[in-house]
Amino acid sequence: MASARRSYSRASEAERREDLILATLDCIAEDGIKGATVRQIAARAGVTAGLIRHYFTGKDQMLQAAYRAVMDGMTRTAIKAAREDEAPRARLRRFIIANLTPPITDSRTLSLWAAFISHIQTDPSFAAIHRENYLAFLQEVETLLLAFFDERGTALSPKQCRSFAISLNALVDGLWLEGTLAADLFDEHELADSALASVEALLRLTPGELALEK
Amino acid sequence: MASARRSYSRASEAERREDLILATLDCIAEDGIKGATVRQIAARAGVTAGLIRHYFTGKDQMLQAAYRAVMDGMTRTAIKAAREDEAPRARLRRFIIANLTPPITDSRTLSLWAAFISHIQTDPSFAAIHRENYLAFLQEVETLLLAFFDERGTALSPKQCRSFAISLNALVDGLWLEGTLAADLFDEHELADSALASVEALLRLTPGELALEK
DNA sequence: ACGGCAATTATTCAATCGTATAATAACAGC
DNA sequence: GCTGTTATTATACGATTGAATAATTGCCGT
Repeated sequence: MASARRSYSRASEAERREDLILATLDCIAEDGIKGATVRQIAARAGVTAGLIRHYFTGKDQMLQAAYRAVMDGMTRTAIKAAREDEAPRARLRRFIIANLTPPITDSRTLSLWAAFISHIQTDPSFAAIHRENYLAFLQEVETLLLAFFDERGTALSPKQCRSFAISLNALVDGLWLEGTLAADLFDEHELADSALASVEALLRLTPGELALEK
Repeated sequence: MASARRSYSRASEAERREDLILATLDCIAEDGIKGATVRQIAARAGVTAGLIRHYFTGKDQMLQAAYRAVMDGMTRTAIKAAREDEAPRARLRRFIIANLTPPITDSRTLSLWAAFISHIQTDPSFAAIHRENYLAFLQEVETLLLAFFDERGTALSPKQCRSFAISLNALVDGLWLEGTLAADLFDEHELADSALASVEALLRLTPGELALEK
């Protein structure tokens, strides 16, 4: 009896790791964290379960890599949207809008974010990843704010800049969370428009100063 | 061989259900959702595992009851803080402060909230519970805002009231989330003070109009 | 073309999960 | 005090989990 084994093809380490992480995210998005079993992930990636432990120390480490991938993707999408413009005002506006329109306001993205958020409390590794991304996001907001107020000719102390950044970040996060959780309650552009108006108020700008085209 | 069984005492249905729910929350707060197994919960409640299915259809239904208990607790704590005062301005202020001080800004509360949030995407029952609480919270904010602007003598259209409520809620939620996740980054009263100043800006009030004692 | 390294598969294992069922002990009503 | 009801325990079951080990197959260097 000759045993019939699956035929397979070898892949580079980077390629396999990415495949496995992508499969992990697919599983989580579909069934939540409970759907992310080594077997289901492997099946989705087109490999067998044992291979996971060849590329990762264990399932936990792979989940951490997946979390990192999700947060990096979100942060980078928003930052890239801001960087595409030259004028500080437009950059700030685009940054806010990007955080409240797809692909960031997206059911799948929220599912992934939500699945990982609870691990922050339990696992220090996840806490570190969160902290890292939160501070990076805050730093980006501060940079955008400094440039904007500089262009506007308004003085902005570092302390107030940081305070603004924290509030702005909280507002955007909150709108993103509730807006995506209850997507059916909001129109297409309602979230982004609401955010722009709110940020104008938050920064004590004149109405329309940020949102309206000049 | 006479079998020696545990001695036990009977309890009323309401009592047992509450014990089981409290035990569930303890388990979740300690080990996350993965620590909430029927055996661990039963052990913590001082009963055996089988009893859970005598009071609940299954583990899922008990988790839903536990989620409802957490959200009710949070909402009620905030609302009660607001209702203790008579003056609309003080009520609004107290409501905001209550949402950004213990026991709402509390590591345990956040753990519980986070553990459940991911279920909203997967399980419609959890989505319904979330929706219910979100709308109740929003309604409370609108009521507080209407009273406040009425006292102030400022006109406030229903549309703008709702818009304010959504933004205010998002801001408070975001500050609560990040502030509790990274509690070590913020001072004792920094969060609440920051929220009050931000809400003043959000509502286009004069600085100190909400926060300062008269 | 071929030998050897290691990427991948196949299989097994012990642990733990939620649930179902039957035995039993506590308590209420009489 | 006895009896019936049922809350509670005890035990068992099948499924599933993450991990460990051994077998094998693809592929690169020569």
